[in-house]
Amino acid sequence: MKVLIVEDDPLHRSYLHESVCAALPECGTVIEAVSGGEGEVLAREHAKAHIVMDLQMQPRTGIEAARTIWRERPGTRILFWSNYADEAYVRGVSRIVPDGAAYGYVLKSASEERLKLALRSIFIENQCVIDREVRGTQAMSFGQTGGFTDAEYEILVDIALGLTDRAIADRRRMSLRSVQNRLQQIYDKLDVYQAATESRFNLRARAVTTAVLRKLLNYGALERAEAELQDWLAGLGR
Amino acid sequence: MKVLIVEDDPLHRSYLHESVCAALPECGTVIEAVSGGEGEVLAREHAKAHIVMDLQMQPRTGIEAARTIWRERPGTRILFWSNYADEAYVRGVSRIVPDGAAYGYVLKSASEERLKLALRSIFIENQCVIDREVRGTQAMSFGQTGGFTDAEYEILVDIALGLTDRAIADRRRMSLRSVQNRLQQIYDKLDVYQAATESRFNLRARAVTTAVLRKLLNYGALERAEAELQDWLAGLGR
DNA sequence: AAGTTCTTTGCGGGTTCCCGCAGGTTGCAG
DNA sequence: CTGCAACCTGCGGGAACCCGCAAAGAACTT
Repeated sequence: MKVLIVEDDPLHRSYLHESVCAALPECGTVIEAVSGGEGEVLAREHAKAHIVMDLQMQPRTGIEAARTIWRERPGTRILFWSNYADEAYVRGVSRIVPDGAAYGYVLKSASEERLKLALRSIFIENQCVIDREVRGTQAMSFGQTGGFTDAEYEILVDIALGLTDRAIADRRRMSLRSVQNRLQQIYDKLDVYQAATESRFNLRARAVTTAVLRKLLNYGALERAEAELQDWLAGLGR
Repeated sequence: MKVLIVEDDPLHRSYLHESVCAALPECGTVIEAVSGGEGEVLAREHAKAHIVMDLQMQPRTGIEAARTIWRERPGTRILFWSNYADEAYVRGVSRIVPDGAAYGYVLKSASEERLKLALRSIFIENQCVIDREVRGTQAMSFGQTGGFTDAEYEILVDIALGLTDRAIADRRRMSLRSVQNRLQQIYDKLDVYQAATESRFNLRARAVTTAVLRKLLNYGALERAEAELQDWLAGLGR
């Protein structure tokens, strides 16, 4: 068995290396990559390797790396190892995981014991392992309580990118008024009306910050969305 | 000599501990705090300790901790040890450093050698040490090239918070038109006009994302600004 | 003191946003 | 078929935004 570690922080990398060796004595080789890009290359070379992946890396994030890896080889087992359980990350991951693929999501704050258990569960038993806190935000996002539909989330990202209602309507193939309806739902769910009584707030801008503060959006999500937006804009010119 | 380490990641904490002991043999005691809040308490107890501080911590960030520590004891020497050189962080730090205080800013990606050197320079020689890359973003922000005035930055934060032009004018004690002038400068410096030819972008929202993508703003900065905003709002009600 | 430059403020207009209202779908249960 | 509910859509208006124009003030030079 081979394991590929993708992690930019050297301390965490060597910690992972040790944990993998300890948890999986049957593991012959451990390979290390220090960035998302290098991780993709090494994953291509070592086609049978299981992967442990950090999420926040510069410049190529773990989500992007995982997407291209899964595109080439959907069965790959990946354990994500991240600092945070932000909804933006969780959404980002569950958006790209192929049907039936085994993956895991463990927080860096978890005990070494839990990490080892997750390693064995995924790489040997081939079953999904999601940390409790991550499950929490996952449930939050699919449940009713302030949960966002995918459609709503899409629009939320669009206004975060700074698109006008008109542009969103064009992009998402809907009428102007429908976009605005969605916006009202979003404003509602984000509780933007509460302090807006004195008209101190610009609802649109306020919604974005509220989303950021609630960790629905973060830098990585914005970066990805911006890239997609640029693609779309380029496609329009043609 | 006493050194207080404030860092939430256990791996980085023990790495720091070792580095401090190695770089400063004259250091008798090393104390550890695992959060910003605990750091403040321990700094109060050990009044003569020098401090090594991580910036991004939850829930109380290093910047907040440093501010209260410096408020109580402005001469304290603090070495900030951070993952990133985002302008938002650099601005945050230089905003709170008291006149004449010795401090440092070293990236976690720096070599152990550089870290040790910084430790000795600050805690023994009492001189400031700022990493090269950090200096870079510092120069960027004070120089001409897309550099932001403090006044402009203030307004940028205000629109990021979702305030109305009117509300910003009230808060910053200026006329409506002046706020809008500032906004135009901001739009200009952020190059928001480039793709806005087709009126696809809402300048206000676009400016905020651009700022985030350029790392002028980040989660921590927004969080701090939001807290200040709530204070202001509360003060208004009275 | 007169001139130059920079900032601040007011006015007016065109545009976008925010949203209530009302009519048009689609789908599903009785 | 008839309700009912949930969605999408167009219209209209008030508010907020974006910004060109021009006058008034502040700071600094010569």
